[in-house]
Amino acid sequence: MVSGFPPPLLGRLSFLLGKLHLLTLEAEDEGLAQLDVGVKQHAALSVLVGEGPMTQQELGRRMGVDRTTVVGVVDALDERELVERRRSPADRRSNLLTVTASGHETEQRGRRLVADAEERVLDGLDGSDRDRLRELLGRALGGG
Amino acid sequence: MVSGFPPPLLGRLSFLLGKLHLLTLEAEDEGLAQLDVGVKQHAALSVLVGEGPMTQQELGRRMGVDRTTVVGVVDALDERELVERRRSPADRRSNLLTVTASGHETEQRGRRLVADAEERVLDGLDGSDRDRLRELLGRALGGG
DNA sequence: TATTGTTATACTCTATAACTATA
DNA sequence: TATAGTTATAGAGTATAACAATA
Repeated sequence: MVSGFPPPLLGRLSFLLGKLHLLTLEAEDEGLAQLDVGVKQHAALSVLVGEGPMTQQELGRRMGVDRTTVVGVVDALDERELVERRRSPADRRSNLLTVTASGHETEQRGRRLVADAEERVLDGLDGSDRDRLRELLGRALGGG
Repeated sequence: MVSGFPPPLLGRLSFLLGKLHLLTLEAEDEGLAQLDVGVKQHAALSVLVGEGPMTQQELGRRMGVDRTTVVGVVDALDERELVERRRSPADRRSNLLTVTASGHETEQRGRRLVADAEERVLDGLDGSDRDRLRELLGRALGGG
């Protein structure tokens, strides 16, 4: 598939990133569809699995989104019984989000599906170039 | 600048691309602010300068957006007298978009501002790594 | 008073449907 | 009938403001 976009756009970093971002999101969503979770939901699940129980506020901070946005994400995960909202005993204003057994399973399967989807998106690059792209993106973001 | 995002997110391609995309858009918009044009407007201007006069439909096709979206972009450029809508003599349904002298000037200045903004975003990478990142992104889009 | 989760609301971006004037 | 540009509208996504419970 030839991109077909004119040089003035292909030389623009925001355009390259935007297009590839869109393609990647679509591929990941398509892959996760069989688990009935979206990219955002699975990302939240992964953070909770990787970092342990935390409040909605804290989840939002780590994902870089507002706490009002977190409500909808957790609603979706809660409905599917992938996470539970437990009232924190220490501070009863906050919910301690905990991943259920089914949630752990979904997170693990999803991780594989996401990885497969990303490989399809990066079809035009060989293995070492894929690694290099990830490494460069991470370094550009500052964390490495 | 330490990213502060947890590993489960930093390993996700869509997350890396999404965050860097947002940072890049903001930087480009900030740079272009002194010319009073947005990224989308300047991108359209660049396509018109690079490819010559074309209809709004054609501009939309090349930019990968709907013709209804093009209306607003051209409105903004038209108001600032950077492009003109000329009724095509061959087919009077369509507008032949032509860049004004002021439009050419704005495009050229903007190109520099965009380049500077992108360098700031890619501050964490040296020159050859920046080139490599662009090359990999372009190849991922072109081949995949 | 300040904070957590929530809801209502608004804003941005983009697309679909429908209208007009041409073809 | 079909197409280019336009307008009205709707949808996704996210944020700000306000409220109840709790600190």
